Amino acid sequence: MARPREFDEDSVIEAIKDVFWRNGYAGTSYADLIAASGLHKGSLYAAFGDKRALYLRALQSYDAHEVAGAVVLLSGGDGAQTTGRKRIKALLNAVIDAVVIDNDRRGCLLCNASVDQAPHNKSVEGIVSNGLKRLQSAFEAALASEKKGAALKEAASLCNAAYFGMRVMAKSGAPISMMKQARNGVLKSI
Amino acid sequence: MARPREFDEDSVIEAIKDVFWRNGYAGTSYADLIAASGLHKGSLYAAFGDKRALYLRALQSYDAHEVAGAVVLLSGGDGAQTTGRKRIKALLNAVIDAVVIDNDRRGCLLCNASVDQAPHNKSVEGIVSNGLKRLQSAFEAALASEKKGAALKEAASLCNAAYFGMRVMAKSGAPISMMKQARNGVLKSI
DNA sequence: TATATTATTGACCAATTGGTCAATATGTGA
DNA sequence: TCACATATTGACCAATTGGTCAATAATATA
Repeated sequence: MARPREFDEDSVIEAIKDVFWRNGYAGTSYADLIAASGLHKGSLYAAFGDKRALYLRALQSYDAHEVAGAVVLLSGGDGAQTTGRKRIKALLNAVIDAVVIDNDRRGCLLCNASVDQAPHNKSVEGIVSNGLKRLQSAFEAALASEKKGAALKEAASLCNAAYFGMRVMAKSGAPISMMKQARNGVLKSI
Repeated sequence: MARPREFDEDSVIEAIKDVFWRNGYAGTSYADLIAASGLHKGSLYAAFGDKRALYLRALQSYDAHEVAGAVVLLSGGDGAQTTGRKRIKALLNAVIDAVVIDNDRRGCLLCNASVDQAPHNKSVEGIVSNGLKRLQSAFEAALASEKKGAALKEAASLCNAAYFGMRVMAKSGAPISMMKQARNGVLKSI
């Protein structure tokens, strides 16, 4: 017994996530969010709250889709019969392909948020460090058949750091050759 | 035959660099820069120009001091008689120590600028990708006695990516153990 | 069909933004 | 000492910022 929403909540969050992904928190104005969502200011506020709340929603969406997707890819949860090494290779190739094929230099929103907002906001830090830990576990899962104990953890953290570093390279305008070398370096070291 | 400056240009740029380092470009207001520099608005403008120009100056200063320092450390230009491996270890330890000892979560300004401004500003992209290349060369110099050709480039790019990744971890609130594992992973792989 | 309940709209707000500028101060060289 | 060139100061500006709210619209149920 009330007027129904005229928009789909998830698609609005998708559109808003994209803006924060490109421009960061402070680099995005409420006017940008209005333009991207197609909603009016009051509706956006009524539905989601203030800018910070929207940012958190966007980050949670990234966590639930993109990060979770990477975790599935790495840990073999998609049922594909491949080795952990090949799954890591696939993830790093996807990072390179985003730049080469799609000309997508947004990088990784988790990584962007680490740099941008994690030091200033506890909620962001929480989401980001949780995502980092899940990626870490996923790299460990991918490597578990080849390494154990400290060596496993070290290899997984190396992958994790290199993954983040490559995401930064993507945004920095680094040559593709450097990213490919980094990928090859990772694959040779594990 | 004119009134002399009452401030030291370099120390003003240092103070301003610190603000951008912590808060990023869009996260810093001119009021923040005024507070940090101790100058009045008009003086800041007369001496350095607009916000973008100040950001570029800060980034150049970071490049000339911090990046150049890391390059010297890595390539052994300080004359210290150590192996390349130990120099890489020293750099990665410094990244960890900044967090552990100084509680410094500013990360690397080059890395922050990659995420924050490189995709939006050609000058920033130029400085950042140049810095990245110099770090790459310095890692190569550190590893040159152990590896050659493609293997050398791959190991250096891996170090470079892991270095950036650890800088992101530092900002993200990742546990120190993860950063230490990443460092150990790098040192075992080279 | 009447009503309760929620959604939409966009005008409105105070505060802050980056940026300008004219008045004033100050040191240096002639 | 005095004029010139530059530095300092802070008032001022238009535009934008994030955010509020009252008026209006649209539905589901009774």
